[in-house]
Amino acid sequence: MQSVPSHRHVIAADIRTQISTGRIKAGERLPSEARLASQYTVSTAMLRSALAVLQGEGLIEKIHGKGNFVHHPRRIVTYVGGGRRAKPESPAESALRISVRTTSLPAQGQLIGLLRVSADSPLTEYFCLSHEGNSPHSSARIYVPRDLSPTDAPDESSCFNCIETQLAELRPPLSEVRERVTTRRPTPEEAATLRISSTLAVLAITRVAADSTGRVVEAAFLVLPGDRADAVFTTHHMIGERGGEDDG
Amino acid sequence: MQSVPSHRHVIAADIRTQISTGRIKAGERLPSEARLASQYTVSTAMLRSALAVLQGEGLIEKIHGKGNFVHHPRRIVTYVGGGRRAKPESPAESALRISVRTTSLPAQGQLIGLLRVSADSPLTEYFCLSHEGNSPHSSARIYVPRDLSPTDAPDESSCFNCIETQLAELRPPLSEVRERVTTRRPTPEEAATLRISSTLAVLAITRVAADSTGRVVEAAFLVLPGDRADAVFTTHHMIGERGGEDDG
DNA sequence: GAGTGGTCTAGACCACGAG
DNA sequence: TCGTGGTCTAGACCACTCA
Repeated sequence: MQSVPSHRHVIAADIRTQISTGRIKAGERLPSEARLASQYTVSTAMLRSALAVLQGEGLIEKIHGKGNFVHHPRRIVTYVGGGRRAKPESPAESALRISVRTTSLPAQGQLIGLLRVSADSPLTEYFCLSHEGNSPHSSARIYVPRDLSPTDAPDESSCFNCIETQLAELRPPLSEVRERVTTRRPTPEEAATLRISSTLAVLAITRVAADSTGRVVEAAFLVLPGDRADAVFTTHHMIGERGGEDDG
Repeated sequence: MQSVPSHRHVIAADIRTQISTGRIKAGERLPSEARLASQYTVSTAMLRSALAVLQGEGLIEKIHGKGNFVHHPRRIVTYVGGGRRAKPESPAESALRISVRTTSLPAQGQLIGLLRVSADSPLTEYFCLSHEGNSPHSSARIYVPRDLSPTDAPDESSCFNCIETQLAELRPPLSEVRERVTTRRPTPEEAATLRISSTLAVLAITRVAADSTGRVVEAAFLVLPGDRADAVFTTHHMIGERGGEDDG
């Protein structure tokens, strides 16, 4: 158990404090690594490993050739499970800009099992990418059997956790939404798409929704960066729903 | 991105292949770092950073003074949300040995808000640690108002996701179970307790359960290592429940 | 004490970004 | 071209495990 508190964690803690106390502000560039290394009288390698700790926490962003930057205070966006819409009251939610790319493809691999369709049956893929300001926030790949997919482009404002909402308007209500949550490192593509460090873990949610006939109407793969997203699942509706949540 | 495929990832991929193809078997020790470094003709520092990649994936376990060991094929244990019991049919579940430590403490910090009790009101903490064979698997800290906590020791076999199950026997059924899922790095204590790398992300679940009167009867903090656990949340019971899940 | 991993140094050289 | 971060080396020294 870490009987040696290792220099890098001391340095990381110091920089972390400087960030949280506002001595280094959001968006600002840190001194160069060489400079910081001499300040702390360590080698650049050690200083870099200290920064790697902060990077894994999503506190800083490293940009090759430019410098290390303090991330803007990550607004925690909460994904609401169970096929329910996040309340629009959430200001963070409304600040998300979502782009959708629609493609067609035949069912392959795990999609066959998840959607319970036969191989090569036609599917529609919606690749949703949400942005918070300039920077990408999270991504989702949603697969729907072709005959169920709306002919017109999906409503962008309600793409993220709500393809099933759209479908609900057309079909009988969903009887089951099953969501499997895992955590892992992002793939190189995901890290590039979401512009996150490959050392920052993501929440990966696999969602399968079925209607009352048991037919699977949607399979979705969501990727949420661990530093700026969480997920909430609630069973049994509450009688008097509350607003503020104080889980600090 | 990643125009330079960096040597360490090549080495990591090579060792990963050797593990997955069985050339190095589970539980076995890898050659020493110095030996591997000379095999790949890299410095020990680079070789160590390659191993760090595998460590972050939960593939290997580093033991100071002994060596690097291939993890036993991690049995994925699924946490079932919504206050529902995991089906006992699951072989992995039955292989879990759970120890419980009970302590009393006054309500403090976020517990006050989560449990909706006044400060310093008496609580009972159940610290549950599940083991799979010799090694710890996951941990849970469960807090229950003193007047609701069973006087006798909790049923060890049903500790993990089911303090509420015990309570359900005594009280009206739960009206709401709310679970917030996040991912983060383990704290040093958690890393030590669960014997995982501090670079391996964990799933952290905060669970709050209320009974039909709206009273919060339980707050729980679960920590599941990301390489050997996932969580499933299902809404609306299915008519014909299925057993096998093929999501590979 | 021999062998292991853990920390750390003081560099070299390469790749990227901006002027 | 210059300053930045990214990769990597060839060591030294320390801490842990086990015989």
